[in-house]
Amino acid sequence: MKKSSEEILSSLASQGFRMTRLRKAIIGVFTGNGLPMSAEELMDILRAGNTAFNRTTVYREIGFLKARGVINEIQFLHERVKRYELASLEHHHHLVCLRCKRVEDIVLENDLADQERSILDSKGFHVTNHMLEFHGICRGCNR
Amino acid sequence: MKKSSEEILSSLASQGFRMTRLRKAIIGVFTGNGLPMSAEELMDILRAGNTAFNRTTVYREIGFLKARGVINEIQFLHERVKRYELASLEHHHHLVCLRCKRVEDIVLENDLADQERSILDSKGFHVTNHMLEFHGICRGCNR
DNA sequence: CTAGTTGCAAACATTTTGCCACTAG
DNA sequence: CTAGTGGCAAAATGTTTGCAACTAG
Repeated sequence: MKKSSEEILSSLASQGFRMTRLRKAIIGVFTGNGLPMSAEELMDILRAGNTAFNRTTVYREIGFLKARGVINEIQFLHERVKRYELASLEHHHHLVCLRCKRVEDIVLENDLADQERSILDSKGFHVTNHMLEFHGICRGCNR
Repeated sequence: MKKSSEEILSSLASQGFRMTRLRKAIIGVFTGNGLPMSAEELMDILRAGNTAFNRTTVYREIGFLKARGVINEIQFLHERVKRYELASLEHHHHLVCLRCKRVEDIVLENDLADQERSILDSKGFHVTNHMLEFHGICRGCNR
């Protein structure tokens, strides 16, 4: 399910979108870095790789990739910035360490299947998606 | 566990904080309305009740109540505004209907106990808190 | 009387828009 | 050549701060 930079680019190209320097750079950053990134962090990384682009342009490309389902938007509690990660990653959630602030991914055995069934039973609400964020102390900080 | 307007106010008073018109009005709105409210919605309700206050003041009171643990901040995915709800409500999550946008509360049987245990086992990450949001179609919209 | 509270104006952080120039295919 | 892309300046949105005036207890 996880896609490479090339797969994403050629899929976009086949839809008539261009393979520009910015697009290549941004997709490269996302495919090379699993964790949810903010626009600012993304720009820092681009800058560090000598592929600096205008703020507006970066936001626009993020919007483009979001609209095409290449990346997903995440919003952590108590953070003001939006974050983005590759949509083709396996379905997972995030563990946010309150001490070191680092984020890890977690894949749950059978996710929230039981909970979603009970929600349908008790409320008649048909869940199509969920978002879950755990806060706590990571192994490193616990020592 | 759910506290009344009076309990909250007198608890604040006992800590030396004043019982002002704004404070009474805002706490009244929160205790009378279970669902997560944005600052803007709160101001609308105040205005409708002839207790209009300056935007800054309302934000400041929200900050005050948050700092004292009276209300909690929530941030729904894809919403730009922060929302707030009484902290003394039973631990619950939210069902957000994608069609009518309404929010319902849901209390889960034994919440995410299994998942949190498995996270501790597999990652050594000690979960202290979590936030979970379900998206889907509510009973009303499903007909 | 005085710490706590309020309002105004202005600042702030993040993201979005309008408009026009540019370029990949 | 032309739809798609890029950059600049400015707007929009939601929230916060500085500061001086006001008020509950």
